[in-house]
Amino acid sequence: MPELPEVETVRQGLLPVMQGARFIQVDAHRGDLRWPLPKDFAQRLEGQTVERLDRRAKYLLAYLSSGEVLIMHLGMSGSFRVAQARGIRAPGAYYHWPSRHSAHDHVEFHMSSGALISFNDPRRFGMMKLVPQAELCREPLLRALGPEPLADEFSPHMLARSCGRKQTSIKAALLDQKVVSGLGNIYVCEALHRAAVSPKRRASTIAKRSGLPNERAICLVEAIKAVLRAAIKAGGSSLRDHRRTDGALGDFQHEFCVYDRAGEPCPRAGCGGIIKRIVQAGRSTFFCPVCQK
DNA sequence: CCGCGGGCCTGAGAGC
DNA sequence: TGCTCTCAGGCCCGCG
Repeated sequence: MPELPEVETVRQGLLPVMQGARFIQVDAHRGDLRWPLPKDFAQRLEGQTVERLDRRAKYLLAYLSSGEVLIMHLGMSGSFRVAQARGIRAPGAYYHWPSRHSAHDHVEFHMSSGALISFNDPRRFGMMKLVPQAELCREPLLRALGPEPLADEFSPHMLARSCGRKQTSIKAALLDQKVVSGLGNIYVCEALHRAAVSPKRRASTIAKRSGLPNERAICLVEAIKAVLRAAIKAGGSSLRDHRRTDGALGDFQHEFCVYDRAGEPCPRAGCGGIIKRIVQAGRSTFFCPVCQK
């Protein structure tokens, strides 16, 4: 489920209760996530303060006072929920928290901020991992990630360079986290529509023979940034699983132009096309065959 | 190295 | 009502 805007929405929801707060108690009800949690997972967190909560692509990174970093990923169906204690709670009062966690609340953080943070993930494609901060740059999960799409370094020049020799479709290339990180199926479809670029086009055709970006690369970079910014502003897209940390739905699904809209008219003014669904590299692509060239 | 397809899981929805 | 089938927002791995 969660792509960059959903993960960023979650980060913003966790920030006030997690950053600067200490793990008082950690309950790992189920350790068999994408990869098994280490046996001493709770012990390594308890007593540590979260000095910073960052996001890299679709990963959340909690920098701990112990010098370790807690890496978290939501997989396809993961979500975080924050419950806040009412009023000031005495030290130790967390023991009396009405803990009625549901079947898929696999990990719970009791924070010194008074918040109970629950990680819920029915499909268990999500993950949590602890690594020493000094080894973060060598972490295999993060090392190969391409640029952050909202950073200035993600430019038409850079996109053209990474797509220049790719034989695959531009759709598949943009889903490749080494090309640009944080995009998933929804936002790739939406960005391609916004840029009026066909998902079937060969990735290399957004670069000139010289390797420099052409007009399509310029439009694509602009479209990717614009779609992501709008989606973050809307709190992400809720199809089935994504929730903000207060349980509210995101709103961006109402602004989809093509995703999950097969058979509907293209919303581009004067286009008149009908949104089509095709399968590329085993995944659904939604696009307008009339205006996306 | 590259690109594709399978696999990991559960749940929702469609069709019978 | 209930069964079976398909599909889902991600990512790793092995194959050709």
